[in-house]
Amino acid sequence: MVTIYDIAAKAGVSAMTVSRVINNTGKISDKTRNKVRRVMEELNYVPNHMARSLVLQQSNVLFLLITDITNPFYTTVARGAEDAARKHGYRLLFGNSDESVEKEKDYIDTILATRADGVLVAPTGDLSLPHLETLRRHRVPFVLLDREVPGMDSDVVLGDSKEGARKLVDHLTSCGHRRIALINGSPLISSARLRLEGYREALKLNDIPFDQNYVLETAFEPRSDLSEIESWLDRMSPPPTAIVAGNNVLAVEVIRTLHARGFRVPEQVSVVCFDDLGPYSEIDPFLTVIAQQAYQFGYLGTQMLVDRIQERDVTGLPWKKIVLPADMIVRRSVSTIK
Amino acid sequence: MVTIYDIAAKAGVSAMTVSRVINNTGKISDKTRNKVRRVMEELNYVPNHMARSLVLQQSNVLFLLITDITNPFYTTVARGAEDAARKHGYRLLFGNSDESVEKEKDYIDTILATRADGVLVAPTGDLSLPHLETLRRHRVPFVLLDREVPGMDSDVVLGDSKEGARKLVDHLTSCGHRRIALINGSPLISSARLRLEGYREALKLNDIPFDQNYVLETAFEPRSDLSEIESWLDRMSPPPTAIVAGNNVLAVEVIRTLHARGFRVPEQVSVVCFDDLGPYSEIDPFLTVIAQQAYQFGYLGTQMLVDRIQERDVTGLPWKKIVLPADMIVRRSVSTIK
DNA sequence: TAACTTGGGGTTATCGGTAACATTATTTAA
DNA sequence: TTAAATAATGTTACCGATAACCCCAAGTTA
Repeated sequence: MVTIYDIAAKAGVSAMTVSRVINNTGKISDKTRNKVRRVMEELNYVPNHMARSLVLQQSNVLFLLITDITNPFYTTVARGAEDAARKHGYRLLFGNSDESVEKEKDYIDTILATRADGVLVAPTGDLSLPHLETLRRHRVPFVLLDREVPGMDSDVVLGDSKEGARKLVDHLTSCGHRRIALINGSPLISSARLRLEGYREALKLNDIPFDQNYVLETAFEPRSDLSEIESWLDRMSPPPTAIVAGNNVLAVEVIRTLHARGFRVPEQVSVVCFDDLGPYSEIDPFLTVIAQQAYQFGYLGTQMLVDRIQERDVTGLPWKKIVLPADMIVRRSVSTIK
Repeated sequence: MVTIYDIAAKAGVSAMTVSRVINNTGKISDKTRNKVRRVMEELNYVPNHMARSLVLQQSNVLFLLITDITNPFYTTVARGAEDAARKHGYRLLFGNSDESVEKEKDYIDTILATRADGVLVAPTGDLSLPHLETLRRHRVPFVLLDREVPGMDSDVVLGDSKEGARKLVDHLTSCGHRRIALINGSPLISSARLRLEGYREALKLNDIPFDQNYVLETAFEPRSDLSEIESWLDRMSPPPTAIVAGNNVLAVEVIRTLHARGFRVPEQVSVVCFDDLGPYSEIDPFLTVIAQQAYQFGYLGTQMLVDRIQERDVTGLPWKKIVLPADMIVRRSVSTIK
């Protein structure tokens, strides 16, 4: 690879002069500048970011760690983060923890080792605490996305999960539903907890008793084996007339399971969920959802992160918490009963 | 940040000894090794990959550049690449060119500057040639995904676009369709060209004359303005009874447009396309598609790339080309006519 | 005219690691 | 018993870039 020394030699100047030309610092005569530029072109010089970062002690790289790269919610978050990072002159790299605490740990190590200037993390859940503590200990600024982690104060961008759950349940009751089930993510995930809370509160406000059998707490990510969902569906009696899903993945899997057992949605069972299905929901606008502002999660989160990085020394800045509203999109997956 | 020198000082050894412990090289007494390990734990040492890469002249990083991170085809490619990279001990970083030649150029520069060991590129199209030449000139091994670029020989993983298009058209004709339109990506993209070719060949085999008005060549990526598609639909007379879409994004946009104008799919117009819609297609298995093996694109491509990297010096290895089969999934988006 | 700026550079040290080559005990083989 | 081998560690140079400091000539100023 061509280095500034090669350029310097060929242009008959010192490496420092080449560095000055590249970074537009110091005083350089036009003649020298042009000569150096010409040689750089000629030799196809490409700067070495690693060498640069090593001495500057900063990489101009932000890292976005998401939990499911095949989930349109997170890819849209990524688009937002990417745009914001670009706007502020940072490069953005992605990682995908696949909802696995172990892969998350690997990525945290990688992030530290590559000396990213900051990190956007959608944590896998409460068990991410040690990973976040590691980041904090190494003074790497980070912003949490979508999920909080008890025991760790930080900047965070959340959706209004509780309110969203309430809206979904209210919508269902307003359509006459009383037997409303909930399939949710792990209780180790803050947003899942809030969705359960919102669900319970809304039931209470509608004078519907809470029934633990109507709640399944499982994993947010795609699974190959649907038997857990099947046996849950069998267990509920009388069967629910409507199901609230804690995210889009669960909604899809519930609907698949229902279809496999011959139930029709929404004629026999209504289904609603958090998070839209991406552009493809428009092919046949079917699912009634709480459409979280995924792009804004990424965009605003990155903005907060950049602020935090650039004011690094200003200690004692209070942590910021952005809660994005939960907007419901009513489509066809809910039937009116009675 | 803690460095090996800090460790060395505290453990009372030289930096080199610490380096040996970290890399498990050379001979070290158990006593020293344990002492060093303990100090490393105590100080929360994290190696600096940049410093390491700088001296080793390799980064153990692969880069995957895709053109649309919100397209489930590419995110599934990413999952495959990720798994393969991890298996071979490489870290994988992603970039998203958004089908923009300019962003692609930026990413190529970033990739060179970060000294990735190899690159997987889904090129934006034929105009990517100079970018690929840049990579080649700098001797960065790369593998093309999904699209070839005329003028650049390299390893490549493709889908069988021509055969896929033929299958789609044959399926339509077997359902009685004769007026079959095609909405396709830019002719500057090799896979789009092959899909057009396959479409024309299949028409000919079925004794259907080719009509240029039935073909719209536009962009593969999502758009905000549907007017181009609208005016194309209006232009065709008599209107087609079926439309082949060059990818999933176009299929969705065509269907949206049709819906907006009051056409029903498939009752009035049948639609088929390349690439599945991700897990969400299963919510309501609707679109008949050529489901390309996206995961394999990523997995096999990464494998080829790693081979190429590790046999770097073995010159003259012929370029490899993998063509993955095009399997059709018949669902409900095609009606039988006459 | 001596003293001071200023423009346009060059030198040296450093970032955090590792390869290659010492170095010093301790064994082992002859 | 002594040279040769081996184990365990240290020294030095270098990867590619930049900050901090130094240098010198030409132009200004008092």
